[in-house]
Amino acid sequence: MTDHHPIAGKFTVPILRYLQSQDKPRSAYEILDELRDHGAKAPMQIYRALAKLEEAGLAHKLPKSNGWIACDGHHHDMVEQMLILMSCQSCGTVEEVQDAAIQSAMDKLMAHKNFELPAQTIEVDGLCAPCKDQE
Amino acid sequence: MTDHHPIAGKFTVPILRYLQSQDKPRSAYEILDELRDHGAKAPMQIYRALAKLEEAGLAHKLPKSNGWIACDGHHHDMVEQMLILMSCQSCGTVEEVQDAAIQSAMDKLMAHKNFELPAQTIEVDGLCAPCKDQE
DNA sequence: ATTTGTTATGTTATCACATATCATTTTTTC
DNA sequence: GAAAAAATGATATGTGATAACATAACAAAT
Repeated sequence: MTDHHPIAGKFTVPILRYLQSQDKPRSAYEILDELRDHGAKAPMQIYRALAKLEEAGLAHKLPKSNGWIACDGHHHDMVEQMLILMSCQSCGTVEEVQDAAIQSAMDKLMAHKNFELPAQTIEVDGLCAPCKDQE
Repeated sequence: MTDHHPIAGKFTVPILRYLQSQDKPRSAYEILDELRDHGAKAPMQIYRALAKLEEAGLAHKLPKSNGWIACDGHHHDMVEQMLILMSCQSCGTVEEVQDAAIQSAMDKLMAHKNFELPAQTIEVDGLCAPCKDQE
């Protein structure tokens, strides 16, 4: 029986589906608990699958807070650029953004410092618009 | 006996001195080992002291990599601004920078998104000038 | 068909980072 | 100097991540 899943690995697709169903980042151990009925038993199985998803650009790890989200799909054409994850400290939602002005300023600074900077994912923590407005 | 140390706490000054003597970030547990002869025995003692140092602007935690550095002292007058920690993946050194153009672009983006962003410390990982040049 | 190489997966154990909790001591305040 | 508050000491535990090794699955070569 042929299998036409877009990405290899026993747990990758279930994990991606789970992350897509969530409105907040989930930790590897939360994912593990969720995937018990798919046969997952150990953290390594989850971390390996997450690494594949990240490499494929289908999921992002929040660099500070150890959570994982499904990629929202708006940035696949700009993978070389810095990705900013705006994380709301109140409701937990994360918005992905890229910004030409920030990118340009960052490029200039790194050139000036002679610092070689590969594509980064950075996380900033604040208050999203709805949470900010209801205060 | 009066004590005129600039910051309270039994371990704060020894930790600060230790961090200042290092050319790379150190973890809380490395600091703990270093401070055994000052009487430190448990992680909490170190974490409490580090929190005080960070609040006083004398040390920074690298948000991704769990390390701590002494503040280089060039930024005390710009505490409201985003602090960028340029971490070298090869030699481990960390440079602190702030940049008006990046700040301005970030402020604009956050205003546009109606996202309230307190002062951030962000870490970027790449290759510092010496390491880049010797390759 | 059997061997060999390679990749993916399973599993245990352990390391590393961080904090909750409570006891004890010190300091402050009245 | 006694009561209240804050800081510190100490134990235990929660949480995140990976090393190390074993096994399975599969393809290529003999």
